[in-house]
Amino acid sequence: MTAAQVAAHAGLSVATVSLVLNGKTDGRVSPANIERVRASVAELGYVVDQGASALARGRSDLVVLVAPDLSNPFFGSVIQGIEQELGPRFQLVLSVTESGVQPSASDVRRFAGLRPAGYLVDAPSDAFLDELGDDAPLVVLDAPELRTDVAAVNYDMRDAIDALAAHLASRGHRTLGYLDSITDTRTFQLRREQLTAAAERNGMTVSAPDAARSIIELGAAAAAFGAAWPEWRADGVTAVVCATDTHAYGVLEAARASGLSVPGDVAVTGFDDLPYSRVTAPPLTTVRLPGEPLGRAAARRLVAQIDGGADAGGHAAGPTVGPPPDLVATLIARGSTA
Amino acid sequence: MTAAQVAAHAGLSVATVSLVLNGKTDGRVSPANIERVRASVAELGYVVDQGASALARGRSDLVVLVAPDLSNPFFGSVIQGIEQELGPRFQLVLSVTESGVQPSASDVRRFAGLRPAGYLVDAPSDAFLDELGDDAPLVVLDAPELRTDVAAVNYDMRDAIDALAAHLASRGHRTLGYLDSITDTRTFQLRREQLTAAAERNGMTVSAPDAARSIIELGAAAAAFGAAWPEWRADGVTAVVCATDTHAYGVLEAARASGLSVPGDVAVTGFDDLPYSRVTAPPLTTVRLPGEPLGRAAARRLVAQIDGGADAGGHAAGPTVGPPPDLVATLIARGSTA
DNA sequence: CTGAAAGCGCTTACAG
DNA sequence: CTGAAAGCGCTTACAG
Repeated sequence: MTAAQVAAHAGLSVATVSLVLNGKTDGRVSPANIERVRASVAELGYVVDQGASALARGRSDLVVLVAPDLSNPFFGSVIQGIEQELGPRFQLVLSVTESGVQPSASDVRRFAGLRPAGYLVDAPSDAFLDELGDDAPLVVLDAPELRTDVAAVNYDMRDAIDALAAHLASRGHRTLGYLDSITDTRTFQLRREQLTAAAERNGMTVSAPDAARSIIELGAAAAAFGAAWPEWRADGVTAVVCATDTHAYGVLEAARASGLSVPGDVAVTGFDDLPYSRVTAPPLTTVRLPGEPLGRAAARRLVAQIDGGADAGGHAAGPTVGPPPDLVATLIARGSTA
Repeated sequence: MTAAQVAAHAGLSVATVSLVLNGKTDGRVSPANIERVRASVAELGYVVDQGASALARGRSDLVVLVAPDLSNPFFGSVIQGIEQELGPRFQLVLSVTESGVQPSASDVRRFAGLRPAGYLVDAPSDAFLDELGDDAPLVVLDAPELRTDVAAVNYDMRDAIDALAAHLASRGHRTLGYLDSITDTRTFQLRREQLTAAAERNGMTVSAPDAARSIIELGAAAAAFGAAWPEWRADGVTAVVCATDTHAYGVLEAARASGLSVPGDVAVTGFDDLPYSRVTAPPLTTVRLPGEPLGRAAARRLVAQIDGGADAGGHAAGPTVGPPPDLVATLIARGSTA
């Protein structure tokens, strides 16, 4: 089934069929013919060949999502938000890499061949963005303080982290451990830095901040905590702040395995507020990072960039268009710090 | 950057460039020219335009994954398995729908326009497969007892469900509740049917089997349990078997909210064995359904079908190629039924 | 072994 | 408002 067949069926030209299907009918196609094309399309069940369309236009309707770590269930809700906003016009192509590994240059190349309408990239490194180049519109997610020439949608975690530190201080904690992600991206650096600063403001210290890190996986986090705990305990650590909820789950598991009570022997907190954090033993105190709004905001910004050209996005954006406000993170206090 | 530019750079024709890039050089391109093309491709950073390639071949390298419920974190590992097996040759396109909703005919249409290399469809209905038609190679995941003309990768849950029933009977349970998924697909019907049958063999009954169901979401499951519990309790239910771990988490939350102790007042079990089930309060007894192997097996089978033509897959498969053995589910007993 | 050329199915100036 | 035609960048018989 091709546009030529539709045209023949409707008694019109392929040009007219194409104009109707692309909504470029204003002053170019008569109402009667618009209707005729629509009827033929419906009757024949015609669908535009995306490859041919992309070839002719120089752009496809594919949006590439580069996520370093789909195993982090946080992405489930981000993706839902993206799909909601993208709607039927664009198709999401997934680039998943190993846990926490940044995609390589050759990964990037493959996607360029798709002539994507745009890229959505979670927590990229500067190097990765350099490789991606100016190929297509781009919005980055959760990449705070990245180069200013790229549109970004971020979280404002400062108040929530302050609240977390105050919360822990009020519970009598004086020395904290920090279980970091192994991914070396700015969002994780910021979480640690802001926590460290907030801890100091609240009369607490963070013990050996670089000691413990793991990929975003429960078992790996449990092992990392197990390795760090002897030193932390010697240092007087009574609370462990984790870079993600998944890390915190690992700590919960390791703590139980070694007979530590939470929060009695050690308090535990995370970042994300995955749904599971309501049912862990004990329920997890965490900084909520709403995933779906992040996905929606990023997708909305990308579509604006695709439709509006350069000045709708971050690329050489004039002063007329400011960045969207960051999404506000909030502290959710539960039993793991009770 | 086009094949023509590569050809010019290498002093050869675009035909030769294409043959080299598609590995069709046997007896068609001299070793020296193969090398020359490779060098030019590398030097110029050339990537084949996928749209043009798909147009010329009539097929793209896109594999469409239709998953009714990406919010189920079970899919994270399935997707990882798929990506592992698909490798760099194919790109995964995501079709996500609302929780538990089957994709519509118009969703299907859109994908046909991509001229996909194949489809991977999780737990489809017969109606959906009819709409999909014979468009491209197809493998379905977790769709037991579906029409036999389609290649499927399934779980063998029978022994695990028997073990689950025996486990519950040995703990003294006599009446079970069943919290079902709202998705009306065969895999969920089977879970309930097999559990019901196994319960009877072990001297137990399942109370009001159709009473309780929800989408695969913690809060919805908690509400469904809350609604069903009064009747179940009156019926003497002491254990609730859930269609997924996520449903079980909802029961755990609802139970805590209403002051029920688990497993003291009510035992709870799930299906999936998500990593979180190790850290819930209490840890969850569940039937483990390994997601990554499911994704890998399905992708492997799809690639075989794409490469081998009709007789490598389920389409009109001769007796020479049997279906792969089902992936075996196993019972994981934990504290929620202790 | 090599290259000229047809053809894949669109989109978009362009002429009318 | 309408249609003929060029052109997008590949792949693949085909002739040599």
